[in-house]
Amino acid sequence: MTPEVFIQNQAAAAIQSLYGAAVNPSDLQVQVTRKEFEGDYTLVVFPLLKISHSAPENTGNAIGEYLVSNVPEIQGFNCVKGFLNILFSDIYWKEMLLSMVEDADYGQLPPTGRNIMVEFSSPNTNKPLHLGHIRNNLLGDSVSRLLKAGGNNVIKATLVNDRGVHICKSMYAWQKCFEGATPESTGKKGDHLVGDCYVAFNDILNSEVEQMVKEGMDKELAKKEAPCLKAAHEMLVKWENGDEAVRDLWKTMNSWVLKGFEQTYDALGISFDKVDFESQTYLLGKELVQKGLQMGVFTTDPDGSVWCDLTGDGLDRKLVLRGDGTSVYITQDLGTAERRFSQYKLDSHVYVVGNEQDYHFQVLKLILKKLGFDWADQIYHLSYGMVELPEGKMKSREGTVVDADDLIEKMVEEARTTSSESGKLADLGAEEQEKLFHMIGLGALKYFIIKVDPKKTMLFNPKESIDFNGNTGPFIQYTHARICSILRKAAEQGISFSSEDISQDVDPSAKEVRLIKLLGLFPGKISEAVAALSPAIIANYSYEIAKDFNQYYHDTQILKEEDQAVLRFRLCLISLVARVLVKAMGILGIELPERM
RNA sequence: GGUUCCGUAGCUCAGCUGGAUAGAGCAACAGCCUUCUAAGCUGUGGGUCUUGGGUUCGAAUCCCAACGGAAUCACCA
Repeated sequence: MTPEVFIQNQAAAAIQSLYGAAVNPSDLQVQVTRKEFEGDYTLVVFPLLKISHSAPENTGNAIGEYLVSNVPEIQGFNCVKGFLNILFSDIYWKEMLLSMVEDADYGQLPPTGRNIMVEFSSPNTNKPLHLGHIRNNLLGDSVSRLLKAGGNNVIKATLVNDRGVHICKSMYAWQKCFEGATPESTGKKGDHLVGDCYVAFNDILNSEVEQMVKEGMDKELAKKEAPCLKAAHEMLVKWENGDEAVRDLWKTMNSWVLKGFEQTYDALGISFDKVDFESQTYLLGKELVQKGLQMGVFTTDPDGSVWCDLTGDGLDRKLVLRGDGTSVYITQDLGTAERRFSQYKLDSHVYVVGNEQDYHFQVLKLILKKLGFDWADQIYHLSYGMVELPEGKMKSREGTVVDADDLIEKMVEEARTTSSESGKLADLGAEEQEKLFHMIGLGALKYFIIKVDPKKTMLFNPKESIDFNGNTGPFIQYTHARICSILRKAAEQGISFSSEDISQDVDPSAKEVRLIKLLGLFPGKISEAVAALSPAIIANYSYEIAKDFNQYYHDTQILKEEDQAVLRFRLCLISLVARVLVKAMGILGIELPERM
């Protein structure tokens, strides 16, 4: 039972006894007492004035006195205006700490039995990953870990968009300008090579358009009529008809890109349980169209195209099948959703997709609902904002796109420099050092991205590299390394400790009580974060703990304590801090080093 | 124009199921390495929580409106 609930119950009993009124314990407002007041938790008494018919202070004092004399765990109280600050006894805090220390899985919520699929990343195979994808990948990965910590069975899925005009454009440009070039021959990562092709295609397009305009054609028309565009479309048709040469090139180039992506995912520490390829799923959903027609949910236009009328729901008409019988984006999304829910017996499905598709998901859910699928309500679009640069959006045309691989390398390099300056790792082997630099560089990057509320547009300034000081990943990593160092030193001195040391005759100091209180909030933070699908909550909470610990560390000479019982109590406490940090950062996919 | 989202310190962000004097970090300034790690700690300055109404004991938080910014409203994905 959390302290809040404990107080709610006891206070409800007090009110019953004092005023003869029955109140629902969960209606009582209990919060952590603000730092500047004395007390652990605070009961807000304003709402109770109707019951007590007396002044706020009188009501608070009456309840406080009742609690102190009837509840052994409650040691004292004070009432400021309408705020009843309640003080728990040291025994209560020690028992709470003990229960946390003895729970080997502390921070893991009990199983819910729910199957949840999280789809994220879902890249196009015509260019390398950039900063926007990083936000998607990190959010998706940490939401998956978060849901797992929340007790759910999680399936991480991605749908690789390996088919369409975009890849044909890269293929066309490769034939025109890069014929014969391979990742091996150029020494380039496959996704970057194909990305170069895509850029080259746009160059070809621009010069063709320029030429056509010069010859007197309207610019807009030229943009549609350019020969290279037609060639790319021709390739797409050939692809759909199974033309062998086109299919072979397509396979080859996709394999280059996928291999490149694999490296980036590895660097980010991301993996998937299920990888779908659009080339294999793009025909799904057509039976659903038939079903919808039978149900009268869809209607056919004279040209044969099929539509879903959503005007009654305040939206527009939505096309679900073209006049020529081919499907559109939403058709296959309907189909894949249906297949996934039945195949994996999903209770819920989270899609991590940018907020530019808010409308799409609104429509998707609505159509599924109309088709009679109750699970449509269990689809969550985790919509995230764009990552912008100081001068605005990233534009490939202006070369302002922040490449994922470059950024990762830059972060690792930054960690290398900072670390070398401090010289603390000089005794480690080169390989071990590199591992640490990677851990720290990525810790900084991941924390930087994840600590921001997903739905907000966030800003990244490439000129000021991501910080390693303050509210950052490395700060938390550093805190952990410090704790490990203390525990190492203690072990060297032959000091051992166990959970029994908590029940010793040691009273925690005020700072220790604050730490215990903070650690005790962890499970609640996880539930909150699961409900909001926001790992940012865990990130900011972790920072609070790390900061609190650093302050505690600063004015407590932990190992200098003479009294062995006190010393071991402290070690118990800080090892729990380390465990909670590891678990919390594990939810974000950030590793914590033992030294740095 | 319709719909959705955002607006908090010079900058980047927390806080938002209503509660006490709105918090961190960065940047600026002043201190602290004879100590278990200074990637740290302590202090100073910095705010009309975009604006205006409403709800009530009480609003950054909830409701309405205005202003500013973003996204979207394709036989693209």
